[in-house]
Amino acid sequence: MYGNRLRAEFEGRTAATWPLNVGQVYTTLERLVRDGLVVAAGADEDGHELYQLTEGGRLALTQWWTTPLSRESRPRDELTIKLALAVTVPGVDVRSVVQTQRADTMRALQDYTRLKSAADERTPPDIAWVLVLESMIFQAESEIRWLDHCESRLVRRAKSSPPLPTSSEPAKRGRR
Amino acid sequence: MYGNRLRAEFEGRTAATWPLNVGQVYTTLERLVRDGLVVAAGADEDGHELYQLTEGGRLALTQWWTTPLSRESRPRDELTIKLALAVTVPGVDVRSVVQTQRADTMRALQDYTRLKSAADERTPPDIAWVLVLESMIFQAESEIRWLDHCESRLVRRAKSSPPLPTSSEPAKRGRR
DNA sequence: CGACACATGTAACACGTTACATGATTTG
DNA sequence: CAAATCATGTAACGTGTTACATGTGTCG
Repeated sequence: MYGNRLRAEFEGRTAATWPLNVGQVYTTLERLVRDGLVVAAGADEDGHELYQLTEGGRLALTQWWTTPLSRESRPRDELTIKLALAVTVPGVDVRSVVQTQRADTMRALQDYTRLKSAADERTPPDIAWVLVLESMIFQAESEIRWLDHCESRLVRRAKSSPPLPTSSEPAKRGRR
Repeated sequence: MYGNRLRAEFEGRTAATWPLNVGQVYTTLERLVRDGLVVAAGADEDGHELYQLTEGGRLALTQWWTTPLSRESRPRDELTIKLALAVTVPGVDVRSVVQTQRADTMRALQDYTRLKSAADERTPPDIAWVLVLESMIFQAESEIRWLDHCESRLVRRAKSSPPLPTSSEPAKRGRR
C-alpha cells in the first residue's frame, strides 16, 4: 500500500479510537525499510508510492500473529503504580484518589456503552469497532471492580491503624 | 532522596513487577531538574546526592494525585489493535490468535494467583504488593473474558460467511 | 479562482531504556 | 585480597509523536 492509505486503513479498523498522525506512517515506513522488513516498490498508476513487505517482513508479521503478547512487553501500568504508591507514601489521600478515578472511569464506561448501543444497531455491523468498544468496556469494568476492591481493602486496614489527618491541605502546615 | 534510594523505593513499592534500571533514575532526575520540578540539594551526611521537589514539582505531584488518568493519556492497547486488525485483515487465522493469547494469559493468571496466595499468608501483609497482584489478576480475567467473547462472536459470524482456507501456509502459493 | 482534501515527506523533540565507566565501601 | 554491593553518572539509541513544508488535484 501507500502511506496515506495505510493511515486510513488503520484508523478505519480501529475506528478513530487511536488517531494516527500521517507523518508517523512515513517515518515508520522509513524505519521498516531501514530494518529490511519493507521495500519501496515504485509507484501506483495514480502516482502513489507503494511499499511492500520483504521476506523478513512477512516473517516478522507471521510471528506477530502467532506469538501472544507477553506481559513483559506491555507498558507499565500507570494506574496500578499510582495506587501502589498511594497506599505506601505517607500523606496521600488514597480514598480520594480512588474515588476520583472511579468516577472518571464510570463516566467513560457509560460513554462506551452508549457508543456500543449505537454500533450494534448498525447494519452491517462494524465488527472491529464493536470489538474495540467491548474491549474498552471490559477493561473499564475490571478497573472499577479493582478500585472498589482497593477501597474495601483500605477500609479494613483503617480499622487497625488510626486515620491520619487528610492531606488535602499540604500548604503552610508550619511548625507547631 | 538520592538516586539509588529512589530506585529501591520504587521497586519495593511495586515489588519488582516493574524493575527499574538505576541509570534511568538519574536521567529522569536530570530531566526533572531541567523542567524545574526538582532541585539538587547538596549532599547527605553519608555523601548521597540529595534532590528536592520545588514548588512547581510539588504542584505537579498534587495534580497527579488529584487528576484521574484519562483514557487519552494511556498507551495504545496493542492486544485490542491486534484483534481488531485480525478480524478485518483477510488471511489471518483469528481463531488461532485468540487461542494462543488466551492460553498465555491463562498461564499468567495462574502465576499471579499462586503469588497472591503466598502474599496473603505473609504477616504483615505487603499491601502494595497485594494490590499490584490483584490488579494483574483482574486485568487477566477481564482479558480472558474478552477473548472468549471475541471467539463466540466469531463463531456467530462464521455461520454467515463460509470459512476461508487457513492462512497457515502462506509460502509459495504460486500462480495457478 | 480559492478552498479543501489528498498525498508525501522531513526535521525535531521527548521519553523510556540500556550499556558502560567509575569510584567507594563492605565482606568472605 | 578479591568479589560483591552501593552509588553516581553519561553517552547513545529506538520509538512515538508532532509541526511544518510542499505539491497535486478537485470542486463550488
